[in-house]
Amino acid sequence: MTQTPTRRKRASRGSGEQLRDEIVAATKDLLAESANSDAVSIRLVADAVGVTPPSIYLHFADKDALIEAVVSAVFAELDAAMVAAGDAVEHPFAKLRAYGLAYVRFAVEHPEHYRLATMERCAVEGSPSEMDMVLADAAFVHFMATVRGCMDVGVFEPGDPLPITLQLWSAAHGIASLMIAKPYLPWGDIESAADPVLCAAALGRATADLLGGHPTPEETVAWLAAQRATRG
Amino acid sequence: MTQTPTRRKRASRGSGEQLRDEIVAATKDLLAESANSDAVSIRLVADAVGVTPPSIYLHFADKDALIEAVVSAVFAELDAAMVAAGDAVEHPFAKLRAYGLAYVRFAVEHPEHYRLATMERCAVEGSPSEMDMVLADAAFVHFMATVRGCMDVGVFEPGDPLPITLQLWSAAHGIASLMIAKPYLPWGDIESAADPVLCAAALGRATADLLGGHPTPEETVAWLAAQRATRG
DNA sequence: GCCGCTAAGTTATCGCTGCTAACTTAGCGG
DNA sequence: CCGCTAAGTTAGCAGCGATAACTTAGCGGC
Repeated sequence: MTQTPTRRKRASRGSGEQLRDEIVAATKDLLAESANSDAVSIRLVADAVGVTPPSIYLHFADKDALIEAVVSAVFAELDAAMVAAGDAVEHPFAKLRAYGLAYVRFAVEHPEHYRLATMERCAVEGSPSEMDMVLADAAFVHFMATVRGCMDVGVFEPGDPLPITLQLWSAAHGIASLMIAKPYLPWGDIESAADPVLCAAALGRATADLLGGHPTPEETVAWLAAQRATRG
Repeated sequence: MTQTPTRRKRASRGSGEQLRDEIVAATKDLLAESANSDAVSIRLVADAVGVTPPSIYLHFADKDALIEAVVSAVFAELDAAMVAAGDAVEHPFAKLRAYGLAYVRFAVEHPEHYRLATMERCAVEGSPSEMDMVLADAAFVHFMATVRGCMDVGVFEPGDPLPITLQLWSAAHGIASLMIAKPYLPWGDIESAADPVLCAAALGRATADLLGGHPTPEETVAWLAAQRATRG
């Protein structure tokens, strides 16, 4: 046994790119079972692919680049899951909810991938291209388009959809990441935990718009009391 | 130079605990400057304290235990910051907002500590004592008591404050962790980013209660249209 | 037919990490 | 002043990311 029994055959001349894809796929699989990216070593990935560790560096500058490639793949999957859940829904407000639920469900079902994609500090901090990358991401674009649709049908006050998109994303990310980081808390199933948060975030934004956009706590309390009075 | 020039003197017989506190403090300081806990090595901590690496293990079982001690200290600071911001506020709904803003401000001002405390998978997964630890945490208890106060004054529907506390915590954690993880996005300052999210979450919960607790998207849209009609 | 060139991958190694075994030293109680 | 133990030390292991230097496979040109 002078070498790993599952040693892979050398790729034929033109197809070095093939190994690259295998490396990304193997890394993604290993990350799915492991807590953090530091627990997945280059040597482990190399073994899984059937290659020696330095070969990884023929396709990725360093470990961060490899992780980043996996994150890109994960974001693409996330967008696909959201679109699959939302494209059958007509009304933009209901579609917003479907997107949000799909987002949280993807996060909870791929906790390590989601953590990697959203909770790790990005390598290059403050880089403007990073900002463009997030805002141009397919999932984000789809979400913001739906927010604009909600404005068009009068659910939200017309205007720039970006701030509201960020706010609703915060709500979805908040419940998703807490469910992942503290799974032992009494969340219940995904829907019963995430749906109230998502609905409250959207309804709260719409109601705040009704009250002038940014009501003070005093105004809010007074309005709630008035509503209860007219209903009770 | 046979040894580190800043070698610390051996602690006197009874006071081995003193080094423990110094280690925690030094680790916290090092973590404040560094991206993740893996970048802070035992050797680095030992150097900062003026001691050799194995001495750390006389006071902590392993690195995870050391990090956990830091996390406990961070949670205590977070609670202190929240209480300091909220104890002057009378009305529970306004106090809720003050707590939330203090929470987000603490997170953004201590990003690495906050990330460590909330975004890392806990070592022992599924342990029931973990759940008790979070729910018994001082900050959580203060927050939930204020939610109960909001029920008492009629802002929220009376009932178990735990689900609503978790929902509002999700909102606060969502905006805090996104501002930390994606600082290059156009958030603006802490207040202008966090306040709308926090207010919308609370107002959305209260409004959903008005509509029966869990309105469907259709009911919500219809109610919003009716509200706009009576106001417009 | 074979020779050079390069893509594809190897072996060996460096400095670093968490962690441990085995040893040393300081200081209090009897 | 002697034993005992708390409070450290030195030396070293296995594994990590990463790199330098080497080998091998296969295609194009002559």
